[in-house]
Parts: sequence; structure tokens; C-alpha cells
Amino acid sequence: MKRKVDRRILRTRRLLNEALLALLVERDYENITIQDITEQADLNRATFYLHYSSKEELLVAALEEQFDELVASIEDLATGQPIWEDQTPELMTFRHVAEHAPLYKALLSERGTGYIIHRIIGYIAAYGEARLQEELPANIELSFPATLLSMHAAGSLFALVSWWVTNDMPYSPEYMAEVVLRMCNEGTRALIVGSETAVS
Amino acid sequence: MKRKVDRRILRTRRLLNEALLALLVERDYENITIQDITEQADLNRATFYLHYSSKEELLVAALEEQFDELVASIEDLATGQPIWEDQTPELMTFRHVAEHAPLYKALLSERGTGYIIHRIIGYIAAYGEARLQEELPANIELSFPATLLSMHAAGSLFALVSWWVTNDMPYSPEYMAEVVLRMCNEGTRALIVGSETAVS
DNA sequence: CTGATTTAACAACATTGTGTTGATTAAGCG
DNA sequence: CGCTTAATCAACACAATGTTGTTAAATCAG
Repeated sequence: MKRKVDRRILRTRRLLNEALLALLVERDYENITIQDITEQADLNRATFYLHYSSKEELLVAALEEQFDELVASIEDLATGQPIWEDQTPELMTFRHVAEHAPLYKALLSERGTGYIIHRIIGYIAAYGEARLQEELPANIELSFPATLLSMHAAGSLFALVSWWVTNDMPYSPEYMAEVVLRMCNEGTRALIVGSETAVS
Repeated sequence: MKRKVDRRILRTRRLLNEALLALLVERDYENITIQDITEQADLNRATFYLHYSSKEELLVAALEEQFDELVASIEDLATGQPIWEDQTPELMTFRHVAEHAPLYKALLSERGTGYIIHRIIGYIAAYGEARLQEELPANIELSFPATLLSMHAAGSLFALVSWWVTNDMPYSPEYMAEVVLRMCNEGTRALIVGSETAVS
């Protein structure tokens, strides 16, 4: 049943994997060619195509390995003894990203894969932040930086719009807008200091 | 001050713009070459380089035009008479996306520019949804689909992590995790039907 | 351990896209 | 009208792609 995987295959995939991650740190993803990867890994370029059909496929494989490592450490938390009680998955995530900062920075920053996505989310966030500063009266202040709040809302809106249009718009625009508004507004309310409920 | 732009320049840019958007609907962004674009626009390939230095630059220009159209319609709302009171920017956004569905679907779907981003957000959302179903007792139900809630949280987490690592981690992981948790949890609480506060 | 079989790795190939050049044509501007 | 400059065209060297058939190495049966 469980056929032994050829040692060469494992070795080659690992080499390609490491080569891509190494190159990602020092160069934009878009500017990394398959030639570069195989050259870095000291493999023939044709060998690449025996394992992956595109750069994207390799990147996904490499990333999933990274994520699985993160998820595994989170799962360990669930089963094992919690060292500190405040070790939430969210905190683990930020710690994990900090640990592999060069990689994630290369991957998520301006000139990486998500160039356009970044622009879109940034565009939404900038608009939201401007609107926030207009609408917030002077006597109300936020307990968190407005930028974080804007990024939160922009990310949520982007993800939901993206999911919605990709899945052929299974709900009406009105319904989706209501969901976004309620989720973001309730979250926002928690961060406002000095609102009328606080003046008890 | 305001020098008149040569009519030929405007014409060429508009043609390139339209050509790219037209091609985006029927082909993946990655598989569209500059040759294709100029061919579709009936322009010489060298002409492209007189205006843009890369495909990405053209795409950004084309998208910003789209967005500006959306923002303009929102701004109209703010100054003009509101036809219906419930026309929020969020609703306008979903309507705008629905109107240009083929373009946005091509742009945001699996095989578009944001292939990797999509995978990452999807990965986070799937994990979150699984965790949600585990932790939610049977007697508590959501007033919205769990998938929407997961996408909301995943989008928020992604945007914040992305912003954080891109800006060289200006806050501690602990602080960031607290922000994410509070914003998302408060939003989530609003969507839960049957929690103890509701059983008054 | 050994030979037969499988298949990964390789070198070489034709093809396609890129980015730039310099000379020519033609459209817009005052 | 004449000046300016955008667009065209042909040609270029270069880089990356994806696919050949061949060679070498790992696996497995006996």
C-alpha cells in the first residue's frame, strides 16, 4: 500500500523548496525564474518540470510546509499543557511570522506576489481611515491606532468581497453589506474610548 | 500649470487599458503577455514601453480608474441627496463589484494575480471555521453563515499580519494579537444567537 | 548480492517573449 | 503652416520556457 518514495524525489523536492525560500528573501517573487531556482538548487531545469508544473505550484508546496509547522505548534498547545494561558493561536501566528520575518516580508510586501492585492487593501484602508477621522468627534478617542482599525476593516471587506465574487455571488449585495457592517461596527465599538456607554 | 496632455497619449493609454481589462476576463493575468495586450489594442509593442514599463504598472493604472469610479459614486452620495438611507459605502462596494463581476472575478479568483494570497486567506479561514465548529456548543447558533464569519476573521488577520511585517513589526506580537482578538471577538459576539445575554 | 526494471536526472533543442534601438511616418498643437 | 513629438516598423541580442531522447541511478525480485 504505502509505496516507498524514491529517495531522489524527496531530495530534489527538498532542494527546490529550500532554493525558492532562499531566493525569496533576497529577490522579488516575480523576478525569480525557474532557471534561478534550479541553478540555486544545483539541478537541471528539466528536473523541475518532473515535480512541479509552475513556480506557483512549488511556492504553494513550500508555504504549506511552513503553515503546517505553525499549525502543528498550535495543535501541540491544544493537547499539551499550556505553558502560559495567554498563548492563543493569534499570538502564535504573530510570533511565527516574526520568527520567519524575512520570508514573510518578502512574500507579503509591496513588490511580492500580492502587489495588486496590497494596493487594493491599502486603497480601502486609506479611504476608511480618512472617513474615520472625519466622522469621529474630537471628544472620542480610540484605544488602538486608527491604522490598525482601518487595516482590520479593509482586510475583512476584501476577503468577503473576494470570496463573494469568486463563488458567484450567492447572497445579495444588501445582505453582504449588512454582514460586513455588523461585524466591523461591533468590533469597532469595542475599541472606542469615551462613547456614551462608557460614561456611566 | 495644467498642461494639456496630447490627445494621442490619452488615446493610446485608454486603448491599452481597455485591452488589458478585456483580456483579463477571458485569460489568467499571468498568461497575458505584453504582446497580447498591444495586439488586442492594435498598437505596436514598442509603443507600450513609451507609457508603461511593466504589465503591473498598466494593471495598477487600470484598476485605479475603476476604483476612482467607485469612490466618485460614493462621494456623490455624501454631497447629493441620499435616494435611500441605507446606501452605505459597503453596499455600494458590493453593488460595484457585482456590476463588474467578470473583471473582479478574474482578478480575485483562484488563478489570478492573488493566487497565493487566496490560498493563504483560505487556509486561515478553513482552520478558523473548523475551530469554530469545535468550540461552539450545540445550543448556540450563528445568525450568519459560519463561512462568512471565518472569511471576515481570516481577512482581518491577514491584512494585519501583512501590514505588520511589511512595516517592520512596530508593535509586539502580544499587542497585535490582542488587537486582532478584541476586534474579531466583539464582532463575532454580535452574530451569536442564544448566548447568555440574549436569554434575558 | 545481482541483474532486470523502473524512473529520475540530464544535455540539447526549438520556440516564444522581452526590452531596446535608430530611422521613418504621421498626428496634434500653436 | 511649420514645429514638435507620438506612434510605427524592422531588427536586435538576450533570457526564459517547455519538451525531446539519452544516460545514470535507485528500487525490487529472486
